Amino acid sequence: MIIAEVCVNVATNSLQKNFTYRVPERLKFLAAGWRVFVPFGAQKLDGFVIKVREVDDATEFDFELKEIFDVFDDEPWFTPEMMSAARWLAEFYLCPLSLAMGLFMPGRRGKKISARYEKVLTLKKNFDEKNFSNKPAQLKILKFLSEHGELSLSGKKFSSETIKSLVAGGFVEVEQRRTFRDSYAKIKSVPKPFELTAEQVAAIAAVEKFLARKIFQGFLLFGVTGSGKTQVYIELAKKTRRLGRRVIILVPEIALTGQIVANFKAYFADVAVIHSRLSIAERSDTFHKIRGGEVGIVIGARSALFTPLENVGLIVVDEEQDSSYKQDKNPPRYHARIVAEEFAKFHDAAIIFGSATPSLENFFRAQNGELILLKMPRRVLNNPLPQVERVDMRGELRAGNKSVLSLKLVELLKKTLAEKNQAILLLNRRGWSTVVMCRNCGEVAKCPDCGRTMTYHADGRLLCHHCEIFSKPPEICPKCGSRRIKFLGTGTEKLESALKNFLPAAKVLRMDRDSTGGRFGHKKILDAFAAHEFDILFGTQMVAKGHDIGGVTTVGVLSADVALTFTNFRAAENCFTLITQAAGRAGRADLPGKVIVQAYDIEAPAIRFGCEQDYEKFFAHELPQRKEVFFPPFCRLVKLIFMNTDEQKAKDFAKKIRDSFQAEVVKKFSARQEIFGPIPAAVSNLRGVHRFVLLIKSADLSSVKIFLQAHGLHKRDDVLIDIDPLTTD
DNA sequence: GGCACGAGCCCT
DNA sequence: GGGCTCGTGCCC
Repeated sequence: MIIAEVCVNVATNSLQKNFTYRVPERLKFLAAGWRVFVPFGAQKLDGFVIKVREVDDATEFDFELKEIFDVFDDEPWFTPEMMSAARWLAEFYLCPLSLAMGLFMPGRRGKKISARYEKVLTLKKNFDEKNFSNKPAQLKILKFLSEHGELSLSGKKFSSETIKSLVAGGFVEVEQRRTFRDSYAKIKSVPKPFELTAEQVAAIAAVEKFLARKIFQGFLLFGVTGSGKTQVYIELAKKTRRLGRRVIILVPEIALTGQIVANFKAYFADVAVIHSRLSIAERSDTFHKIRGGEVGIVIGARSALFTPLENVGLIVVDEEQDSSYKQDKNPPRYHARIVAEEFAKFHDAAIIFGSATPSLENFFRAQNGELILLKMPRRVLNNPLPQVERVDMRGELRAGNKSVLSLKLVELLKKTLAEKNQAILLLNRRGWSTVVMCRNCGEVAKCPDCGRTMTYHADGRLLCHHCEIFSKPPEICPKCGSRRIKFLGTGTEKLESALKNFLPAAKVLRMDRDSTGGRFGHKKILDAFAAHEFDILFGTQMVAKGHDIGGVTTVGVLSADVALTFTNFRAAENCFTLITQAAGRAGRADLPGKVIVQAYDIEAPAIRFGCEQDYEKFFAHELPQRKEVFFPPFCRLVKLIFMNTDEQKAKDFAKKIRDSFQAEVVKKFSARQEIFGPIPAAVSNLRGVHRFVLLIKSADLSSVKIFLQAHGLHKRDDVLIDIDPLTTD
């Protein structure tokens, strides 16, 4: 009798074990990696076969074996590599295996995808044109086939009779061939002429040595904006492919895939794209194509790590400091930077972290020699870095300018437009007003679900940017009944109206989450701007990320210190990065760039160093501070959130765990470890569930995980575990 | 997660 | 007794 161990796809932490089923005769081909449907209690669920084995009889089980219903796909979904990668993920992030394996699937559980096929004709024997003189349609097909070898019938209007007679005559054969949906198929490009800089050559040579030896090694490619990092990736991808190995290129956001895909398609024919905004069917098709070995280069957002790509020789994590690499909302709350490095180890591959503003963690590791540091401090063609000027907005206020735009910036924009150049403005807040407040009692409009501040939008909605819940702004204060409701703070929508006011002739284009609907929303906006259909592109941080637009000479960073107001140990780093990245958009071609950075506290180090675009100075300033307060890179963080409808119960359980941690870990292990809390979480009440945070800082992550497992916290659905969290509350 | 099952409660 | 809600344990 054949039995299978199945990991059932139930979304709970409490069930971290496999279930055993009998394999019916008709499914005896089953092996590890197949997705299957199984009976589970009164339910029918999907799951994955972990192991198949032969047993003599069923008596070794003290329960009644049930039979697997059916298979999910027509081929095994998981390769052995995917399964061991999932096992590592589940163990590292303390989540059930089913969730880790869920990362490697294109859609929600339980959803079956139908493959799409086309009919392809091939020529089977020679033909005599004379015999087809009165059969023009048949002759047309035969002629095409003798010239091209094969003919796809999809989208062609040949009658079925035509095809039938050709088949009957033995001239052609019809084959069903699987087709692949590919929304990037239209993107094509040709190589642009370039000459590698000495620094690019050196960086390529340094990585190449390790590629050839097929051993794991991490690199930090620290290159200023415009230093040509993408070309380095391309040259190394070429070398990797020549060695017969494959390549993964990660970018932080889906919006950035289009540009890098275009760059790669100039050199490679076997590029595939994976990210979460593709349809499930398209992702499913792409997986099939990858599994068939037809893909050499996978490009995408963080989910592009989880494909059946085999024999990987190079992984690139571009803009590695970007927080989008962290999956924050659902478990497993993984960081693609960490996972990519682990996968590179599995594959004996090289991994390159690329950035103009590296994460403190990775620059620290590069200094320690853990990563090999590759510096590219100059722009290609020796283009100069832009000049940056700071504007003190307190001074503007004193001078009577209440607008978001300083007089200096307005002047610069006017000059830019007069010279027929383009400008980018960054304001990292969506909507019209960022706060709706009662002037009488100070009550602020909060989301009824999560309690976070809601934003007023120009369409009249009061919107929660986290839950997407909306309502109408109150006319009278719900707390004190006053009618003095004020709309405060400036978002991108209000900026739009300010721009139209100050620069009525300018053609302006807004780019934020609200204006970039649809799969190619970003691309449409960037293409229109690149074609100079607009003078000013303005919006949230997405305007600052990695686009290469020639005509931009001017960049304005409005409210540069917004990032500094967050109580986050990374606030200074984020602020510095945002300014440097935004400034880097200016003057990339032979036009010198000008940047204005507006802030209330222009002396804050993050702003000062950001304006100097001097990462190393910022690093030298920030690192000792991190050491002083014992934060990464000097420790790892683990955030625990305790949830209960009963506030006291949530708090009490958190306290109990904190005390156990003190006794069992802090006092027993030599590595420095600290635990804080419980404090109410940033979202202290989510739909009636109270939430308390414990924050662990540890120089020895493994001892923390042993503790969490010993207390069974990973098996509870009322405790959320976040390893390397982005925020501490 | 979700479903069955049993306890507890209300109804007339 | 029937119908409803809610907490609990189990699912190969």
